[in-house]
Amino acid sequence: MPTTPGPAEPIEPTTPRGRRERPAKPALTRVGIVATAVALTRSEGLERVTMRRLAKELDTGPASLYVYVANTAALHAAVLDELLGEIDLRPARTGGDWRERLVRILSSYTTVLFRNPALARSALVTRPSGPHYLELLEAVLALLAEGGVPDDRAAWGVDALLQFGTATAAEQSARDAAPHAQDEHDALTAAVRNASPQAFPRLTALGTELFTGTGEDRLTWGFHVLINGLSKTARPDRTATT
Amino acid sequence: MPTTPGPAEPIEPTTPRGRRERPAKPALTRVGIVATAVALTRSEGLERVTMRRLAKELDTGPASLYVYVANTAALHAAVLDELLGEIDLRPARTGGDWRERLVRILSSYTTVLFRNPALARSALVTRPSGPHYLELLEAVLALLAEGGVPDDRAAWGVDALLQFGTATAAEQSARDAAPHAQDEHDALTAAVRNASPQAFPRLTALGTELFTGTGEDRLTWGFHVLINGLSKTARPDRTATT
DNA sequence: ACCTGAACACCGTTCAAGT
DNA sequence: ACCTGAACACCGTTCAAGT
Repeated sequence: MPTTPGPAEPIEPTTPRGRRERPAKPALTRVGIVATAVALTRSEGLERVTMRRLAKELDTGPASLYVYVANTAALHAAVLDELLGEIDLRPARTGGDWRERLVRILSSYTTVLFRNPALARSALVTRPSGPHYLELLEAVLALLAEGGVPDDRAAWGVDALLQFGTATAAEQSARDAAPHAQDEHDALTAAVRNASPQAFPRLTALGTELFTGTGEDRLTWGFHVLINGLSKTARPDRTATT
Repeated sequence: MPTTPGPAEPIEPTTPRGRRERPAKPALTRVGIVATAVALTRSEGLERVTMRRLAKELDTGPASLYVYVANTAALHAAVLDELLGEIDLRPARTGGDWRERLVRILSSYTTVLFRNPALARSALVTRPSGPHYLELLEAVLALLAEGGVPDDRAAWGVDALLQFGTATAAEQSARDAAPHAQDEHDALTAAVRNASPQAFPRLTALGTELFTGTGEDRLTWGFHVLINGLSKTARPDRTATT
């Protein structure tokens, strides 16, 4: 028993030099704050990454964080870009069908968002602009160019593709997070089942067909729909074309 | 002066029959609660439609609302379906190009969400299942059928189309609501402008082209991309086809 | 049986006052 | 100059206790 800790600091071991070993309270920096926020996101989800909770984690008051982070949205955006580093961008540089490789990258993006329920919702509202997001944009644009998609369509298309992934993740992940989400789904299926065939002929004809398929199949199919549509759909005249 | 109100009820006029005239505190019902929530949404936006704020509006405590509404998400879903009644579904029944008519309906849907910033975000997380949503589904499905889109693709496609509208509204509306949203956009444009052409050749080549176009043009174009893609993209084999 | 006051456990953000 | 305690103005949800 090297030290006899007093009641005030029960689990605070010291090095031989007497300095604190456990990084319980390092100097506050933006980098450190974001790193702690990322760790907290991984362990408890972005919902728990509030200014107050994060301040507690950093052993300070919430006001102190505002010296380094403008607000909660900015904090979440920083966490998002950090996690975007997990995307597998290798398909951008391998050989093979460009569509398949593009879908693989987009799926990787969506998977990252899937792992963090609230992250996708945050991504939809606050567009990221960090280095990892730029790399993602570049990779998608490179594959669209490889596929011969005209520049002006690619410029708008990259947004549509990423938005589809983000929205799907936001939607699906809500289903996991919220306890009533299953009920809501059942509410819609029930509503469709009980709908009158006279008033809703198409809806009742399709019935459960509307709800078939795994999230992954629907996601992949949606990406292909967008990619194929992109190749077929010119941008409106109104906007000047390069 | 028919009555001399005591200090407890200063502005409570009475009818000749002595009943309260101002509907300040009608009996609580689910319908009444939702109607008040809709009014509050129109006047102050969905952000302000909290259980506590709504209770105040209804002159009661928040706990009382839980007798009629399961939780805040359910309340917002009820408000959403009510507002979905504003969608102009007439193009479903007129003549003309089915694609244009479909886009018109989808745009009308998106416009409703645009008017209520937080509503779109709520729609993304909590799928509505009320009568107005069913009517929207039916209208979209009818037009897809008219266009010869196979049933199995229409079943998945209706979701993709509505999701695109919802996500676009959620994104755009956030730009209006949040004070820092413009900064974020600038942050991304600045990041693109400052990106190295060696590391980001495609991104820097496109540059500002990425951010051109009005929200409306991009929305309409996106709908057309999806519709065209729908006609070209078969569903995966794995899933049984009707 | 029906309703709700009061409490529990949180939030984001600001700013005056400290070091 | 830099940091932060304390306050302001809110949240959702529950449940014991009232009528």
